[in-house]
Amino acid sequence: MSDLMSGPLQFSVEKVLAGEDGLPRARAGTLKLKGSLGQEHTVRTPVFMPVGTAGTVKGVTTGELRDMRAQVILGNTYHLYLRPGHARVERLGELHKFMHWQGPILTDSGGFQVFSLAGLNKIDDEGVTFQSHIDGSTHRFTPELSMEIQKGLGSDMVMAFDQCPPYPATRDEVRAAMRRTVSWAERGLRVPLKPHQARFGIIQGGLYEELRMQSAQDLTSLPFDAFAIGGLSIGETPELMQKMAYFTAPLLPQDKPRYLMGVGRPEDLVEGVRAGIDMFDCVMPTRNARNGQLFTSRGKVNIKNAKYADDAGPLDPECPCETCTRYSRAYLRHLFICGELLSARLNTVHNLTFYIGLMEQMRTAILENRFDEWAKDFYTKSRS
RNA sequence: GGAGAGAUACCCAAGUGGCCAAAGGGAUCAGACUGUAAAUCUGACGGCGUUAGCCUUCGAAGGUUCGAAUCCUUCUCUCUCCA
Repeated sequence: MSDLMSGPLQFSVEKVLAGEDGLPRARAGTLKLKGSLGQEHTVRTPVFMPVGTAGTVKGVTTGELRDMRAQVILGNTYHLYLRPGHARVERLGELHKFMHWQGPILTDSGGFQVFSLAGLNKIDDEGVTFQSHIDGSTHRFTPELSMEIQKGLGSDMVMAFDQCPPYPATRDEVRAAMRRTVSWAERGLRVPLKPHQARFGIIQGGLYEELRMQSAQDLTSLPFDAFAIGGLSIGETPELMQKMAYFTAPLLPQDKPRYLMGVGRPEDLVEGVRAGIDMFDCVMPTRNARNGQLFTSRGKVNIKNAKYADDAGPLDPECPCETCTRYSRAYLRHLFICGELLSARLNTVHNLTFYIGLMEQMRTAILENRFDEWAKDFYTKSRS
């Protein structure tokens, strides 16, 4: 059966639940990827994908990622192009071998850096000229080059090179970025990739519903393997973000994966799944871990708070991770306060374990047709 | 015994007549972080008050002055060098 895979990506929906609006919403699925070495990857959705910008999920090894059942990790075109260079990564056996990760890799296109490093960029229809944040040297990205870089990296899922307008932005600005994103998507599609590489189109349109509709219509008419919702969680309120994700998800094909880029907090993941999203990524669990903010089944814990100095209990009594089963809150606080490197590692292991566990719980709840009940329980416990 | 330097807030440390409740750093306390320029950033940090403001504070005591962390006198303590 797997031998019959024609394209690089196959997605099958195992279960869909109707939302309050009667539309098909929360769903559990299976995503199969061809894999670069002849091995097939299976990804169970909904899934959270840890971010590994520079070819590493900061603070943890790929062995630890495997142990916490991470299924997919991200890499970044912009960062890996600047350092160590995609050609070098390719020579060294592509990103999987380079970073010793056997599972699927999704690479972002560099489009987000066009937005987040805006002060260093000049955008035109052809592409983006930017200065390296590392040494100030000038470079130019086009949709074609972004594809070439991702091809060299050998990732399994390749993101279209998009333009993510800032927030707030006027309707005209967002419309222009949206149109450019479609044109860039078309150009990217003309660049051949490796046979195992699946392509994701990115919906833009900011917080304007008619632009989201237009963007979805334009992009879903193109031969992408999956679709992402971009341009959210860039400064708008979480409520607006959730609302727009809820609006946009049903505009995407039922039979292809939906990826909400850059999201988010645990509650954003719950609401994203409720909206019908299959894939998420976010720096929050890893970055916040390094900054001492930990996510638990009972809500957020700022481990540096003085109230944990004598707390001999586990960080999250419900969590099976190394951090929670072996160490006390008092010890974790001590490590953080001392700036010990182990603090970052243990905190990252926990936060990612929590995020991944959250997704697994949601998947099970969907398959067992009790997602709403589960979500209610999640919110109740988070506030305790 | 002689000569010199110094004592500033929890710690280190600027400040040498008014713009000083007193720079800066650390520590401490709290918050933020959403396709990673982030092991980062922000705020609080003598007391009371929401604000205006009031009170207490630059080793101690006294003095000069409209006004003193800052000038003078004495005292206490610390450090360095010489015997």
